[in-house]
Amino acid sequence: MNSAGYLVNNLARLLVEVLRKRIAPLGIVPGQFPALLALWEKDGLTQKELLAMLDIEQATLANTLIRMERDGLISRKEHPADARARTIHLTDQGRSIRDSAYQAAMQINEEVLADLSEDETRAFLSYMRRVIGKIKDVENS
Amino acid sequence: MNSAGYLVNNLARLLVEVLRKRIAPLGIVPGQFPALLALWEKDGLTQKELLAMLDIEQATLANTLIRMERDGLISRKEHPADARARTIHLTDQGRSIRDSAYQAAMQINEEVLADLSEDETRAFLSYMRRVIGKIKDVENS
DNA sequence: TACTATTACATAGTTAGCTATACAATGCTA
DNA sequence: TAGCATTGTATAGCTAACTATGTAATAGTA
Repeated sequence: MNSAGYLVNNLARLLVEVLRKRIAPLGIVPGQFPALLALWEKDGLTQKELLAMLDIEQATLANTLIRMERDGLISRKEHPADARARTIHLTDQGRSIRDSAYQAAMQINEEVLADLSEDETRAFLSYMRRVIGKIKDVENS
Repeated sequence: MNSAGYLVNNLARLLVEVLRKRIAPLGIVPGQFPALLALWEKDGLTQKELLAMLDIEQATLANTLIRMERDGLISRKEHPADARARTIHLTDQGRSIRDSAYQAAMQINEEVLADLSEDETRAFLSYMRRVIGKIKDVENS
């Protein structure tokens, strides 16, 4: 029960649930966060372009976008040049929650890392990046 | 995209998928792992007793047990003293994969942590435990 | 002893991830 | 230019997590 895998999984679930509670008032859920971050950066992307900015599978994104549309966060327009594609646009609502959402996420980060010093936090993030990198090249071998 | 939350989530998903591939030949899936670990330790538990050993919700376990039964890993008997409860027993198959499953899990741990020194690994695990502890008491306040 | 509260487990419904596959539009090539 | 391959997105079906709620059995109490 103390393996890295177990701990990472446990930690991830706890963090998602904290995030879920904090952003519920904004009318969004954790799975929408990465897509929103990308769209706040650049609106009007196609699904493919958005996908390239995220670390999830195409089918996962397609379903997330359906829920975001249902929830009034985005709308989609036909692509001017390619009838297969649609461009994705934040609604007023999707745009309006930006600052509060950033706030909530940063707040959580701060709170949960409060017991680690700056150096420890830096090390922690760097270990995660290194392990992620390692897995990705273990997988492609 | 580099927040602790994002990294933890990403890492957890990557690890689960690695585990999924490695244990597929054994006829088990990642969600069954914690329950199996507990049952390999002690067979014949009730759902409630098993639940107490795991960090998931009761409903999640109930569904996992249904799939484990379906997959021939466990069987359930009526509890001798309490008709509401049932005792959970590994089948021969559930018992037989124990060593290979442990092996696979340890192997993955080793591989993905290979780029961290022993000290770094220790620190990494300890940071995760500290953050988990912090979240749990942030939540209860 | 008859209610009522509690307990053990199951079920419903949701999110969010995955793989595999379908489908229509586009692009390339003989 | 007709036909095939590729691409962009959607859908189906699965696991695994969550909360909320149902149900039957047990336990506690007036």
